[in-house]
Amino acid sequence: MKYSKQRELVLKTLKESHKHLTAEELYHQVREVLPSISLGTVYRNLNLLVEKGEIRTLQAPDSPSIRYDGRQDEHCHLICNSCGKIIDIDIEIFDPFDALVHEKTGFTVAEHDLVLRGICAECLKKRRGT
Amino acid sequence: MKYSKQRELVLKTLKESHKHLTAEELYHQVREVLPSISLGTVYRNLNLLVEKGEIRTLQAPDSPSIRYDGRQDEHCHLICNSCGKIIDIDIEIFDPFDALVHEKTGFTVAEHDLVLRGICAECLKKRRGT
DNA sequence: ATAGCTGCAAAATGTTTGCGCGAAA
DNA sequence: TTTCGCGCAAACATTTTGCAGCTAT
Repeated sequence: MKYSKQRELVLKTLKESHKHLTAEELYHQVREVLPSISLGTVYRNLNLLVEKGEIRTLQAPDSPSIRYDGRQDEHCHLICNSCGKIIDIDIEIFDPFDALVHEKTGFTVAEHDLVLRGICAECLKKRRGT
Repeated sequence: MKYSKQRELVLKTLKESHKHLTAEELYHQVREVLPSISLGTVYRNLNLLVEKGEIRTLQAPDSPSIRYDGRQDEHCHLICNSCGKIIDIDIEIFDPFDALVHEKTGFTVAEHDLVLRGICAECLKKRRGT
């Protein structure tokens, strides 16, 4: 793959944001640095980066667009039903889980995609205060 | 909500299929029974049924369309990376999980959306035979 | 009678792609 | 100089919506 400043910028911006941006959101961010970049280029590079395993995708329920995650390593997402915030969290206890699934179904698990929905600490506090 | 035979048919067809159909796929199935039904009506009713909690949605990775699941109760999905099959599975051990998440982050979990990817028993067998 | 649902077609949304030019190797 | 990525715009795929007529209550 050939170097391009557009791809470098897309990757850098996503990683440094520590958020779960849509292609459109990322497009607006990178345009502040490189105003000539096109939305098509953002999409093309995001797809390339996903294919190369440099970033991940996340399909948040109730969001029509795919969201992109700058973290390479497997992790879970907490989505607050109240404020919509998406929180990253590491889960290390999947092994007994996979063993159980294999025992029950013969299925060999390779990847986990876990999204938990509920109420984040801040929103719960606010709600209690009401 | 008013009764409609279109909605009843959409719900019945999805539940009896025991599959995870897209709106388009479901549209083709219901048209065999009610040829005059429109795709818009299928979408409208699926959205209504999701809102009422009668069915669920499932965003399978690598599928651009939303898939619909006739099961009302919370369950997990296994997706085979080899044949693409989607398998339903019940998981009863989420409680210690939720407790761990709460302890770590203060987040109160209400719903779980777990998709596991890997190789199903049949594909593994075939692969071993090769 | 009337509120709500339908079919139809158009619009809206999100993403991909073909093309000719310019930048990287 | 050749190859690949770019910007642009058009195409595409999926889902939603406005409207006028019909159906269940």
